[in-house]
Amino acid sequence: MTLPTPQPPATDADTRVRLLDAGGAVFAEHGFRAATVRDICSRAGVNGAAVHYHFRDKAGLYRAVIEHAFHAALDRYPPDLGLAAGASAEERLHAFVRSFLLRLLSDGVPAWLGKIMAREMIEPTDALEHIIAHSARPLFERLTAIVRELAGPDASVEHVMRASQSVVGQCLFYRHCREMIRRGWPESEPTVEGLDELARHITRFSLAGIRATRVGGRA
Amino acid sequence: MTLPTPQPPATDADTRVRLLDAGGAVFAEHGFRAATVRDICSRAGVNGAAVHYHFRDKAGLYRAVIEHAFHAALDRYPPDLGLAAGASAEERLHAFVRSFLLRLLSDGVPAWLGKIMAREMIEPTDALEHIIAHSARPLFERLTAIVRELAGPDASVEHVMRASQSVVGQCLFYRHCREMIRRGWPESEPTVEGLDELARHITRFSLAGIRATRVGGRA
DNA sequence: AAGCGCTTCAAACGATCGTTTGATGACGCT
DNA sequence: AGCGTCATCAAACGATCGTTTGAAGCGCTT
Repeated sequence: MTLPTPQPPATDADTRVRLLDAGGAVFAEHGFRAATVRDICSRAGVNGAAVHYHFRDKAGLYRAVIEHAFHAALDRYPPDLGLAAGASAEERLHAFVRSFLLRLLSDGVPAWLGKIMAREMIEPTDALEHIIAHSARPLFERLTAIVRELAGPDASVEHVMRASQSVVGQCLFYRHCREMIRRGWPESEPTVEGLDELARHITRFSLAGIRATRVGGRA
Repeated sequence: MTLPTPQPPATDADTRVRLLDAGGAVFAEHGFRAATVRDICSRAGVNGAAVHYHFRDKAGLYRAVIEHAFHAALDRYPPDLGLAAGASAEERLHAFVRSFLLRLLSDGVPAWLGKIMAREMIEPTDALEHIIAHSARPLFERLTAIVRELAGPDASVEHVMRASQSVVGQCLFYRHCREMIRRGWPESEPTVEGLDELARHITRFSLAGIRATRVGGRA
């Protein structure tokens, strides 16, 4: 599967967390099905039977990895994104977009969740229900509240819904199509330094779109 | 893998096209790796060795399926979407969005391409290079030409690029997140009847966003 | 009818994967 | 010291998959 990993030094770190770390990397890279227990255990430097012992089976490890990555992402980029108390709706939209992009595109542990969620959306497992209830739905409702305030009291729930989905779609594009952008349009792949510029674009683009739906607009 | 398909009647249809049809459905449903040759051949009602005989191996069948679906999609929704000759940029944007959504969300043969491309973007195979060169790049350049006209001569290439990506992202959202929408927000899953309304929303939203970037706007 | 490609077939091979087994220490308690 | 529990280990089991094999069926030309 993966190249012969030089067997990380068998430190005295707990086998459980070693499996969670290695599992997150391998599941994010290959997906649930293509990932092999042997590869994960090899990277973790533990015996193949450890998965059965600690997590019952491969699916149990997968669920635990998602829980692990989920909490790690929330610890790193908490829902209250260091936003001022009385921030305007525009500022809150920008903070939402920026933190969303950070969770989606940054390296490290949270990137596991972004990759795994992208896979879950195309090839769902039982874990998707949990992801929706504990991650996607609260986040999306936070966004719809902002959009509703920007769209004004006359906006229908359908318009608020579609506008919010437009915001999410613009952000997810850079995660879901990352490999295609890298191959076909490498000059426009967002870097860590260019992430703020990208967040500003999406915020500005979306603000205009949201306000256009407020009065009905043409087209 | 899949339920015991009642072995389609062994008509005298060519084994090749039977394999292409069954392969398209199975690859789109399970992905390249998870799809099994036995499943495909069972659905096609042909012998397991037919894949080796007609397409050399599983990867050869996969490439042929993509070619097949690609041509089928272009036949059904050709690049010139029945648009009037002197159509305005706004009308051309609407036609682009609508035909894009049709290719992404409609049932039938073209749906294979949408699902397979969604998988390719997350877990690329060698076929992705071909998809980019023959499908994604020409389509995207058609879009950037429209956006450039709408954004005006003062818009930078970066603005045109990002705005075009915003349009594509809004459309792809409903393909990539279809399973999540179906589970978490079933009331907003676009139907065939609601597709025109969705296309109008994305067009109106994007027109405002494109024009907002024309003068710089605030963030 | 005989011979010859082209295509299809059942059956098996070799490899890989998830999982299980039974033994082996490591450590704490009586 | 003796015992039991927890954790780990190498090795193998059973299942599945992609691929291969060699023969048989079919249509066509001569």
